[in-house]
Amino acid sequence: MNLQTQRVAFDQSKMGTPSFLRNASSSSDDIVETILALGRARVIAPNTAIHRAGDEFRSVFYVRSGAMKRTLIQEDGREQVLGFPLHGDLLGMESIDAGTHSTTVITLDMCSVVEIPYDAIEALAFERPKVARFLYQRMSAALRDEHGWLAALGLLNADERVAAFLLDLSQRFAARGFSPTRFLLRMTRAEIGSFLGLTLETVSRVFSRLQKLGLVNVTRREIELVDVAALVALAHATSSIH
Amino acid sequence: MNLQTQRVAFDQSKMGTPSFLRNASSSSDDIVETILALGRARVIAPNTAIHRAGDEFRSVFYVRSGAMKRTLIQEDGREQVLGFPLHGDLLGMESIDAGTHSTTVITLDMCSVVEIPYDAIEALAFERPKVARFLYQRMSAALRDEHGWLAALGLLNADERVAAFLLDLSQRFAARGFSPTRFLLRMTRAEIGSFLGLTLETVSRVFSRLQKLGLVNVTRREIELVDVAALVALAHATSSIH
DNA sequence: CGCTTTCTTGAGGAACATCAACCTTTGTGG
DNA sequence: CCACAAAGGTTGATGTTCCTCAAGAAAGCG
Repeated sequence: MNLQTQRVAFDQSKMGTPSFLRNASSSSDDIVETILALGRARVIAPNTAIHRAGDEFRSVFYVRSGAMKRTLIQEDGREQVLGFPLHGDLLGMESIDAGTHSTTVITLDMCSVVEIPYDAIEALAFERPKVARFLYQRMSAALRDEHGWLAALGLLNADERVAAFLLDLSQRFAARGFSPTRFLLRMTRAEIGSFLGLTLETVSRVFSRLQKLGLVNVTRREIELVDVAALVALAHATSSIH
Repeated sequence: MNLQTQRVAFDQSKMGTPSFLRNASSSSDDIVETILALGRARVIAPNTAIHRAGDEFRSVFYVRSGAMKRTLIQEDGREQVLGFPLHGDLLGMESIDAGTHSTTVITLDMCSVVEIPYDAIEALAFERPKVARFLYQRMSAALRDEHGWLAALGLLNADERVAAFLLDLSQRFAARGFSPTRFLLRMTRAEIGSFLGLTLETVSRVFSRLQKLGLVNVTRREIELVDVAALVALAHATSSIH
């Protein structure tokens, strides 16, 4: 396979209707549409803040398309990446009762985002049980996600963390109708490392190691998962540590 | 100070009305009472599961008193501690849309817990905006908490993590009307280590180190924070790592 | 086309895990 | 009441993983 076809393959054009809209429980796409009617889509350039820690909390944001990083920025400027929201995700829910946003979300590529005034979405939730339930479900799922990553940081070594990271991206792309085995990493090694509690050098070395083992093919941001079963085994490994 | 007075001091008798009830925003104690009316208190022995991963999700649980650990248990039996709920906390919110509980919560001492059918609390939330808002706030705060610990695991070394852990407990005890500087650790070194991504030996060594530095006094489960300012400096330290 | 950013790879060192021994406390049954 | 076992905790010696520092290559960008 030459570079040209790779380029095309990595275009990530949709493979039919995104399953996260098709299969969503209790027709949550209707609810999403209802909620989105409360705001207006905005296109945002790469490397731009959607909201910053300290900003007054007035809205949540629905990601229509694109990829971003959610971060916590310390006083001294160090940044901790907390996750990589993709399209279909809802941003800002961790700050509902805080008055100000507690995290900073930065776009990694060109994004389309709908800003939804929180007052409006709350008022709608008071009227429509389905909207309220939608919010509960989203926040509940977000909590489960965080639990999963806390466990990963506690139980897994470097190789296993990277495997888990790749599989998580793979599943999320699949749920959105993209290829689960070939995709672009929109984030740098440093950002992956921050998220996984590793240094960028370690991430780079793990990628090389996984490639030598025939589990993946990595060329800069382009990645192909070659042996998903082996990656799963790695990520769920009874690690030597602990 | 002899052992006898220590024993008394560590009794953790309340210092007036718990501030988490007094100062709660928008009189959330009313709301708590309303919600608690949906269930009945139950006393649970130490080392007992309140709910287990895989259990059908039917209820959330309000902790009336006691301490517990929230864990994720892997197929191979390894346990990852995700947190230590105390009285006033609400359990099970991460499983609302999952059908089954995703975590296992085990009591660390004698606990009093109110089981609240989720259907009932949801129905009440549909009727009363304040209840719905209470749930949003609790889940939002829980998400922020998890973010904080994710950042701690990513940015802090062993000493700093333990300092952050002690300060977190201190603040939570203070918010509940207990002494912020003298309290009992209801969990083992192994459980602390699991939570912080360290081994029990490392936790033990860090306690010894902090004691030598005059920041704390530790005797088995009894702990006194001697130099809170220094602990804060440690926990917020510009760690050498990363 | 120079400049910056990102990535890769190597060499060496530090932090923490592992393995092991021992101590203390608590609980149990004779 | 004591003997014993089990669980939890401390400390030391050693090992391994991953971090740090460094250099160079490749890609992106004005």
